[in-house]
Amino acid sequence: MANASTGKKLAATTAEVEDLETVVEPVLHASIYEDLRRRMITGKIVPGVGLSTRGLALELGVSQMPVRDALSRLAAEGAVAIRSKRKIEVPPMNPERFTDLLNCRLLLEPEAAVQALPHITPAKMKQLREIDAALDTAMENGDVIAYMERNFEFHFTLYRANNRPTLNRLIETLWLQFGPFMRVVYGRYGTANLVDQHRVALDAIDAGDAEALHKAIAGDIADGMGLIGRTSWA
Amino acid sequence: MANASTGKKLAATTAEVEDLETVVEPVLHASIYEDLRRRMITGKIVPGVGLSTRGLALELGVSQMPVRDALSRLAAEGAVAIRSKRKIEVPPMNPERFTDLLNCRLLLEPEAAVQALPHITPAKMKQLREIDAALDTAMENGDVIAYMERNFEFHFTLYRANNRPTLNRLIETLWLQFGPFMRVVYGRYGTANLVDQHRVALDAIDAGDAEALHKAIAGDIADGMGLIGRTSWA
DNA sequence: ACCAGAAATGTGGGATCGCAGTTATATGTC
DNA sequence: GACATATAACTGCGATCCCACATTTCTGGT
Repeated sequence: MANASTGKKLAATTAEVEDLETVVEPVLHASIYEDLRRRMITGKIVPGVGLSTRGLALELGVSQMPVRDALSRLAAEGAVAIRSKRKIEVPPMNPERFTDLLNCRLLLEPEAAVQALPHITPAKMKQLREIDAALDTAMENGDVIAYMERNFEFHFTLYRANNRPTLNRLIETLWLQFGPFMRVVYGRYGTANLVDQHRVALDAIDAGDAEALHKAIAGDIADGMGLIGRTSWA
Repeated sequence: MANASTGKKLAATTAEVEDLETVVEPVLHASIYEDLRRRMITGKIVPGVGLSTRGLALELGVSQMPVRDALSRLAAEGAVAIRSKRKIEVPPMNPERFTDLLNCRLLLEPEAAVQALPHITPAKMKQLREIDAALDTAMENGDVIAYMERNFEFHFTLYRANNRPTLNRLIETLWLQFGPFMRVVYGRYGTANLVDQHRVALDAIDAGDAEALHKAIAGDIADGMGLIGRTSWA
């Protein structure tokens, strides 16, 4: 399958968790969707590059049909766009869209975290700490891809503890649009000088302090905002 | 074209407004997407009914391909779901999803309105008053469809004055999931006993009072919440 | 060497067909 | 008539083919 080559599996997206007991039949276009989705969130796909249904189909060893389906879904989420007919690409970032996205994140994610707070079990807490440790390692190694994967994993294992699938889904679409660009930013400035706001968040969870958690997540997101000032919008 | 039969055109969705000057070529699957989207937001499609690509294709006089594309996009936005394989349907509402959706609306829409506040021109204001008048007429006549159309129009001509396409897009996907169900609720209880929170919002805009506007929009949404208590979740 | 204009290549979108599976209907058995 | 079974109709998914168009490459005239 297409996912086989991408290594370790991400946690299931909210879209996948249905009624439970519903064994998900491996529908081709769905797995391609997940594959591309993961590539974008973790920054393996960079803005401005053109995607082609035939190219991806060839690369994945399928016909262009399931690829079209997957790209259709991504287009609906704003992750890809049809530019100047007969061209599909990841929309380039610009300052307006960046602040727009970031403000949406600031609106949704702290709330998602706070809503999750009452449902954080000790087991979940342990899991979060492990992810955070792996995240630190990635940061020290300057491994941008691994950093972005762990970062995604951290935020969403936290968020998904809440019972708000719709809210989490909205956040995912934001990350989908964010990922490709953040990859460029991190690739340019490295991950070494990022402060780890996750620790603060974990402490807030331990203390059961909703307000502190809200601030920690907002701070984590705002850090990304800080990078924008130093970026030249080529 | 498919849209031809649906009468008066809604304002363009945020997806359409691109770089300006980009004349959107009428791609078939896009017009079908807009058509279905409009049907859902205005409640012409009711939850639980099964959609079929072949059925819709026949109805619209096209092949099933563009319909598949359109449904793919809607599926990505959570507006339709693939239940028990080989069945596409509008997902039925339940109390959890309802409150989830409503809380998301409470998070996003007041903010969208406040952000729009500085950009409301007198012309826009006039437009909003006209829509509100039409909305009142629809309410008095008990015309549920017209009411939902005008309500959509009111909120989004307001929101779209802001420069936050991403934010507005998120709100649209919420309405997309909301519409079919609200239709059922309104159809059951009528629109006569709805209070018109829009007047309050318009006054707040006139006064330039962001906080009052925030509260008015939140109140408008919360009114929908009030309906949930009286609903039997068949 | 330069720059039209023409041919070739590649693109996304749509139509059509077939497959495997589900669901509804009809048939058979007691 | 009730129920189990077989059959028919219908479904979404994927593959393949074709088209109109955009873009690139080639070519010929100056």
